[in-house]
Amino acid sequence: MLDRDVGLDIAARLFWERGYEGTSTADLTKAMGINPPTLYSTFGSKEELYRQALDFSIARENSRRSEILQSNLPVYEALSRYLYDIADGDTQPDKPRGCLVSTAVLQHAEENASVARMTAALREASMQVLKSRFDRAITEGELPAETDTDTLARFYGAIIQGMSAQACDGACNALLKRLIDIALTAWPGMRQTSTGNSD
Amino acid sequence: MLDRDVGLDIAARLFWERGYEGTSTADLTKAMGINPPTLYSTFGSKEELYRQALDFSIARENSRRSEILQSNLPVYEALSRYLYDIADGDTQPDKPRGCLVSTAVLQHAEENASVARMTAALREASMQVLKSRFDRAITEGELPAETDTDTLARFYGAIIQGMSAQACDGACNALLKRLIDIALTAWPGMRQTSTGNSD
DNA sequence: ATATTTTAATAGGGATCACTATTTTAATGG
DNA sequence: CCATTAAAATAGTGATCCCTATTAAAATAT
Repeated sequence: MLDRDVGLDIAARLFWERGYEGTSTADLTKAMGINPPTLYSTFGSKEELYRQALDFSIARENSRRSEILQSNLPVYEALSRYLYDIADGDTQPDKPRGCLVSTAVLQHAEENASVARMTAALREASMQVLKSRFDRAITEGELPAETDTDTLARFYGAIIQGMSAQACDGACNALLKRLIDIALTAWPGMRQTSTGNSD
Repeated sequence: MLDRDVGLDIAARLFWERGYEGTSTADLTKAMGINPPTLYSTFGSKEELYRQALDFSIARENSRRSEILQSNLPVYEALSRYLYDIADGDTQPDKPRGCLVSTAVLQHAEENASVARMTAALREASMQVLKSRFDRAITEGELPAETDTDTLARFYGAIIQGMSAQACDGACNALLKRLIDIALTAWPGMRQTSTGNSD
């Protein structure tokens, strides 16, 4: 039998490219070079394998991204680098496009509702991480105390999800970063409010 | 046999809720109250039915949304109302969550690549509509001539896709609109540029 | 070397996939 | 009323779905 982590890496990549519903257990066993019974004795089920593959992939990326976000950099700078890192992840040369989690299992068959709840929870958790960083920025005087950090986190979460969708559709790295640059102009206090019309 | 438009409406709703890969022809025939041969004689194939159902649904929404966007309102106001209308569409009480098109067929099995190309083309087209409206705003003096309207359109496209994803995950209408309000602060000339740090 | 346990491979189970050939029913025409 | 055409239903195509019972091979133990 193959190494467990190698198997999870192969599975994560297949799920990343084809989604949960678009990846069959036959695809998985073939790519791993194992027989079906080995998959089930090692990982339990397709859903359990998906769960483990997501955890495995997230754990690998989380250390770097968490370091970026929780560093001593000003929050605006940390957020910028965090988003840029995600844009890079969405457009790696020899990897599937987009993000494994951001746009996974949105529309789905009812039988896969529990899988959808899992990916939704992962997305919610990553937005809560953003919100926590923004809350810290308030205590450190980098953001006004009245800032709606929850909505602000969901706004950048939407950007992350939109980038993943557009990367799946073929968007290049530079485009995603231009898009981030616009999103960053929505940062509170970045600019002084005016009427909204330029004429 | 049932009315063709009624069938397309039923199909669109199923595809909306479950996605292309998550909806079976058995689901479709059962929901329409027809037999499999009727589905194939009327619509050709599952993929062709999907295509027709998307066209049907889009045509119905497009008249209203196009009217909002192409009205004589200031472009900022038109964009605001356009995005709010989409947020309403993402969170209708007795309809599936999110947008039928915005987050459809992103990750997919290779056998469904042509379906993914179709939905990607629809998303691209809707962003080009936004870009055209922004280009018009330049000619009418509402936006600086040097505005990168393409990226600006893709930025709001990302917001639309992010809203759809979050609506699928359960986000309420008010949250999506707060999110839009933040996205609108990124509108060019909305505020005067400053350093980026509030301290 | 034989017996026992562990591991891997084959083979297949029951269900569902998208899709059709065939039969049955219904409608139309003389 | 019967013949012919058109519509709808049944039934079933081979393929694939996720998952497992069973068999074959390999490793360990006596």
